[in-house]
Amino acid sequence: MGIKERQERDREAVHRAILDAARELFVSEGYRNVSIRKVAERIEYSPASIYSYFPSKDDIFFALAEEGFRLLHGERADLDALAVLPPLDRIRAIFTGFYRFSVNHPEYFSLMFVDRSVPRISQEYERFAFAREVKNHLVDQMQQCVDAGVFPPATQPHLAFRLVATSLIGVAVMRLSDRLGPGENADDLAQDIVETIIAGLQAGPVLRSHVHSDPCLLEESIGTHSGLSLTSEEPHS
Amino acid sequence: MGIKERQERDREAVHRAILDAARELFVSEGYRNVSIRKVAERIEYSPASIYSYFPSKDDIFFALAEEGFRLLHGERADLDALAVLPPLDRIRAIFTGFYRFSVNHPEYFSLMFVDRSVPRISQEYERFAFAREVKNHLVDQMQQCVDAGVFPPATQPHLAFRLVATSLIGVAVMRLSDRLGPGENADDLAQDIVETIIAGLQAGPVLRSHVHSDPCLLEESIGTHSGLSLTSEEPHS
DNA sequence: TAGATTGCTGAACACTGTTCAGTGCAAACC
DNA sequence: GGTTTGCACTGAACAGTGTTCAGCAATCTA
Repeated sequence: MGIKERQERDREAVHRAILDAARELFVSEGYRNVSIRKVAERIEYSPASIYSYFPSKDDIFFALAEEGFRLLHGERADLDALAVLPPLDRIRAIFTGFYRFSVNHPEYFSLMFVDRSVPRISQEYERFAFAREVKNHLVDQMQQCVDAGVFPPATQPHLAFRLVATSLIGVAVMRLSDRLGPGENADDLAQDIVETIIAGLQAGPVLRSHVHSDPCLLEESIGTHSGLSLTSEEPHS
Repeated sequence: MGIKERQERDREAVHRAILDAARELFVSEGYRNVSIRKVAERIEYSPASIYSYFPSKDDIFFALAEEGFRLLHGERADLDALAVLPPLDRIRAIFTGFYRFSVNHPEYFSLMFVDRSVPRISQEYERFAFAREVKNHLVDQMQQCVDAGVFPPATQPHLAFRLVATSLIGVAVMRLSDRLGPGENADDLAQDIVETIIAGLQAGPVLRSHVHSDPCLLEESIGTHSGLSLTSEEPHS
């Protein structure tokens, strides 16, 4: 019964070839400039054949987003070697790694954290196991800072993580969209934001957010988002 | 000699009609879903006629970006009534206004601060008079906080502005791209980030950035950006 | 070997931004 | 008033996009 297996292997090979081609084109030419036709041409298949492997272009990019989280996860793993550092320096190192990821892999970063061109992202986002893993690891580090007395006991580790991560995403967006002025350096800005928020957390201001450590447990909760209806940005009419 | 004037008025009317149609479609259907053909259809002209008013689709959106800054400027003007507040509360109010702008005008916000689909944005950005005006006003407010002793004397007002603004852009991006978990509320997060950074600035950590108050004066400066070459994202080949 | 299955293709559909030859109308000139 | 000029505007086209589908050819099953 090796035939089915070989067929499956063949399909898997093409599946991978599509992803590899899409990734290479995506990184070198930029997300939106990659067309199904270009991917098909690179793997020497017809454009239509792609659609027997992925239901839509979106799904190719979902698969690539998962690769992105795997990559971020891998680069984060290098930082585990820094376990000897004091908790606060670990935080610094990890978030520096997160920011550097946005520098080294701008297209992955854009896809994972910024892009709105894939409408289903909000539904699918929490399904990325690696995304949760990366996040939980960072939240753990925050908790260790609280335990070590670096941050006040009332500090919510998940919120502390969210504050720094969100701000760094802001820096990355400003850098990637080239909105910073000529006198501004994104790398320094990233570091300054981390330092300022760390100092702010240590000062322990009164904060409004009440976030559970694992929001996945709250999947049933409703009404947490503001009621504003955003345009859903369908790929085309 | 009223003929030339009337002709000019007619052209100006069509010019405005294009912008109005583009803006309405843009706000209701989302930036990328607005096509030249849709704009043309709405103003009951042929698609080609648009090109005698704007060199490209990009330029329509540049004009809209300027409108966005005008809008932000206008909403900020309402806050001038809050001049009686203490400096720190003014900062809070103004940045809350900035964040709310991202909520109330997500498409304008996206265009002005996030979108990468208009490649020339980095060149044209500082040409927006309103952008500079809004920024300078906020930097002034920061300076007043320093003068009032709310922030340490060493605080760089432009950097303080940049820290908060960038972080809020991060929140807005997370919200607009629907990346926040079910237990997270963007409005609270925005407020918490402002409070945390204010607390951090008051603690006065050692920061790396050395930013001049008006980076426009440094337009000749080179090498301030990291050398990484980003894909330029041409609209099409 | 006959039939079913399946992977892939060519062609098409409905879009997109943009260009250009040509048309028709209004202004300018005689 | 008649003619010519200028120009706003159009229809059609080009080259590109994501996606669909009938059909072909090769392979597997019986």
